[in-house]
Amino acid sequence: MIQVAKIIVDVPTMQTNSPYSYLIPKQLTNELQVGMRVVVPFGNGNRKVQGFVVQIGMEEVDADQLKSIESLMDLEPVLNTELIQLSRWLADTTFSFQITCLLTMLPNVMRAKYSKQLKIVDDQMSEEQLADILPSTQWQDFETDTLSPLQQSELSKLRKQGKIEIVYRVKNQAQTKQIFQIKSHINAEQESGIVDSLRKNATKMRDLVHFLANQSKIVSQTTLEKKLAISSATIKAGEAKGWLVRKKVEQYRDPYKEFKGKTTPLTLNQEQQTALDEISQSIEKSQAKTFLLEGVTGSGKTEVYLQTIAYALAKGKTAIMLVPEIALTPQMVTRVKGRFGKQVAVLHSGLSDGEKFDEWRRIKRHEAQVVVGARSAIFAPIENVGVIIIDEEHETSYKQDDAPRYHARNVAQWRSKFYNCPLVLGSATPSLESRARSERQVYQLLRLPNRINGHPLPKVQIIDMREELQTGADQNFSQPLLNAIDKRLNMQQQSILMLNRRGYSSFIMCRDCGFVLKCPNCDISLTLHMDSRSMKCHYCGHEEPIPKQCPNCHSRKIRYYGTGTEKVEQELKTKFPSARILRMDVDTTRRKGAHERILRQFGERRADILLGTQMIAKGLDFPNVTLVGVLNADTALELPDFRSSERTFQLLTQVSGRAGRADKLGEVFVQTFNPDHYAIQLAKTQNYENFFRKEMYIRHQGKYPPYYFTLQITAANKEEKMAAQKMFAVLKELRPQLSADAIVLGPTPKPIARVKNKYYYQIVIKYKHEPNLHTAVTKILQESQSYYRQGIQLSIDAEPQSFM
DNA sequence: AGCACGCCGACT
DNA sequence: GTCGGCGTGCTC
Repeated sequence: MIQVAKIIVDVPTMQTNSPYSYLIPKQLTNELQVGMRVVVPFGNGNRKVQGFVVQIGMEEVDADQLKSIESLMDLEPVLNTELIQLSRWLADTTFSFQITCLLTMLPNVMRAKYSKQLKIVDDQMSEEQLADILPSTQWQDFETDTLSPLQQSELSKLRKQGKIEIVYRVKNQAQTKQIFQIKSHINAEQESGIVDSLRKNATKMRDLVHFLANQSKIVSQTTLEKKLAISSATIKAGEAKGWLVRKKVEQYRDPYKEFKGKTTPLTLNQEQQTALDEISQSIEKSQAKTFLLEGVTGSGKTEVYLQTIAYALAKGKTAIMLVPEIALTPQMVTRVKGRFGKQVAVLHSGLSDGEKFDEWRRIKRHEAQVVVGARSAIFAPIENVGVIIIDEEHETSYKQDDAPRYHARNVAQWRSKFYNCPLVLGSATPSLESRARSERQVYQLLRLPNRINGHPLPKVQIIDMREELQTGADQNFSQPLLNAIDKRLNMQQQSILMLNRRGYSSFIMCRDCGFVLKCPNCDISLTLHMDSRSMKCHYCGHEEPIPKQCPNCHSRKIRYYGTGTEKVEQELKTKFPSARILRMDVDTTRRKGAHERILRQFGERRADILLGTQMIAKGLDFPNVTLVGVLNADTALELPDFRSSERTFQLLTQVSGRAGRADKLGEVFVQTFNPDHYAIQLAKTQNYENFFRKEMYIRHQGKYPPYYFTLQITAANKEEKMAAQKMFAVLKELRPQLSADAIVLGPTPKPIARVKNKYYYQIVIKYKHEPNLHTAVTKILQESQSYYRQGIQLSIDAEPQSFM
C-alpha cells in the first residue's frame, strides 16, 4: 500500500478518460491537495501534460510501476470536491471526457499552454547539422504540424538515435495583475527642505514632492502618474531618495467598477409576494425543489429574483443567477450590483480572460456571494448555495452546442440537490419540458399573470404578406407597417424592427440560369455582406468577392434575393431619408462592447429605428418605443425542426413585450406568410396557455419531447459514404439494445449535409424508458476511438436543441 | 495527442 | 536483405 495521487490528464481521448495514479514526491506531500493542477510526465516520451488531482489515497501497487508528479501548477486547489464530483457526472451524462468537463468549469486561463523545445544532447551533433533540418530560430516553441514530413522524419530519427531531445513545457496562463502602490514617507514640514535641494528646473520632482508631502493615503502608481503627468522614472527616483515606498500588490481586473448606484427593493404585488414566500420557505427549509416562475413580460420577475437572493444572503447563503448572454446588458448588471454591491461577481463572454479569472477568484475566495452570468456561470466555484435562478429558462443558449453538450438547467438541478437549495426557472414562455413538469407536480408552478404597472399588453396585428405582395407591395415592408413607422417618426417616438434571420439571409441568384453562389466547403449559399463588399459563408467563414456576372452562364443578370439586415437598412433609408437608423446584428456587434454601445445610443434616443435580428428581442426596456415590427415572422417555422413553432411563439411573444412598456400604448405588426399558423395566432394574444395545450398535443402526436426523450448520434467524414456507412453500422449495433418502443429516425444526412468540407449523417432516437441505452451508447463512443483515426468523428448529443 | 511497435512494399 | 510507410495499441 502506497500513497498515490489520482490524476485526470489533459489528453482528451476515450482511452485516457479515467484517473491515472502517480507517486507524490516527498517535497510535495505536505503541499499537494485534491483539486490542484499538476504537471505530470505522460506516455512513452514522458511529455509533460497538465493534470487535475481528483483524489489522494492509498493504493495496492508497486511504487516502481508509477511515475512521479513533476510539479504543482497551483498553490491552492482550483476545484473543490463538489465540482470534481460534478465533472464526473457531467462527463457521464453528456458522453464527453472528464478533462473536457473540468476545463469547461474553469476560467480559460486554467487551460495549459504547451510548448516544445529542441535540445542537442549528443556532442557529436553540431548545431549546424540540426539547423540544416530546422532553422535554429524555430527550435523554441516549434509546432510539429507546421513542419514538412521530411523535417518531421529527420527529427524523429535524430531523437531515436539519442542525439536530440524534445523538452516539453507546460505553461500556466493564470496570471494575476500586479500594480504598484505608493506610500508617502514625507510630511508637509519636510517639503520646503527637499524642494530646496532640487535643481531649479526639476519641476516634475517638485510636483511629486508637493503631492507626497500632503498625502498620507496610499495611491496606486498609475493614478499618481496620471494625476501629476509624470512618468514612472520620476517615481522611481523618488523611491531612491526615500520619499516614498513602492509596494507590489495584486489587483482584480474589475470590469464593472464604474457602477456605484444603489437601488432599494420595490414593493411587491400579491402574486410576487406569494412567489417570494414560497421560494423563501424552501430556502429556509433547505429543500432541493424546482420552481417554475411563469410571468408575462413586465410582471416583475426580476424583482422577485432579487428579493429571493436577498433572502438567501440574509440566511448567510449565496446565490447564482443565470441570464441569457444576450440579456446580460449593463442595465441588467447595474440593477443587481445596485442591490448587492460588491457582493456580486459577473461572468460572461464579453469579459477578457483576465477579468473572468479575477471574478472567478473573487467568488472562490468568498469575496462575492452572488454570481450573475451566462451559461457557464453555473459552474461558478461558489459554496453554500441558497438559491439558483435561471431567467428566461426557455432560451436555447443554455444548452452548449459543443462538448460537453450540457444544459445549464440540468447542471443547476444537480447543484440544487447537492446544496439542498431551491432552483427557480423563470420565463414568460416556459419551455414545454419545464411547463409539462410543473403540470405533473415535478416543479412547483408560480404564476405572475399581471404586468406590474397594470398596462395592457400591446395590440398585435398580423399582416398577411401574401395579400400584401399581390397588391404590389414591397417584399419587406407592408403598407400598414410603413404607415406605422411614418407615424412614429412624426410623433418623435421610436420603433424596433426585427428581422428573423435564422437559417435564412440574402444570397445572390442568376436570373437567367438560376445559379446560386454557394460555399465551396459547405452545402449552403453564401451570404451577401455590403459592409465588406463580399460574399461570406456563415458556417466556415469562407469569403469571396461579389461576382459581377454569373460564374455559370456569364449573364450579368445576377442579383440579390432574400433579406438581410443590411439590405433592409438600405431600403429603410430610401423610404425614410430623415430617419436615424441603428442596425444591430452579428456583424455590427462583433467587437467587444459594440452591443452595449448600440443599445445605449438607442436608449438615449439618438436613433429613431433599431433594426436587428433576434438579439433585439431580449429583455430590453426602452420607454419611448411604441412600435415593434417583425418583418418575417415565419422563416423559423419552415425549418425542419420540431421546436420551430415553440421558437416562433417565444420570439414573437418576447419581441411584442418590447412595445409600450411605460405610459405609452404600444403597437406590434407581425408580417407573415402563414397568418393562420397557431404559433403566430396565439402569439398575437400572448396566449401561452393555449399555445402550450396545442403544442403539447402536436408533440404527443409526433412522439416528440416532452413526451419522449431524444438522443442524437452524428458521424462526420470528408466522404459522404463513410459517414453514412458508419451511421448504419452504429444503428445495427444499437438496435438490439433498444426496446420495441424506441423510435429511430434515420440514418439521414443532416439538413445542412456538408459543413467545412465534411458530410454529416445522423440518427435520432426517441424513447421513453431504455435502461440499456446509456451503456450501449457509451460503448459505441468508446469504440469510435478506433475509427477516429480515419477521420470519422462520432458525436452524441442527449436532448439536442434541434435535429438540424 | 504523441510515441513505439509491427507488419508490408520498394529500394541499396 | 533493409528502410520506411502508416495501421494499432498504450500511456499511471
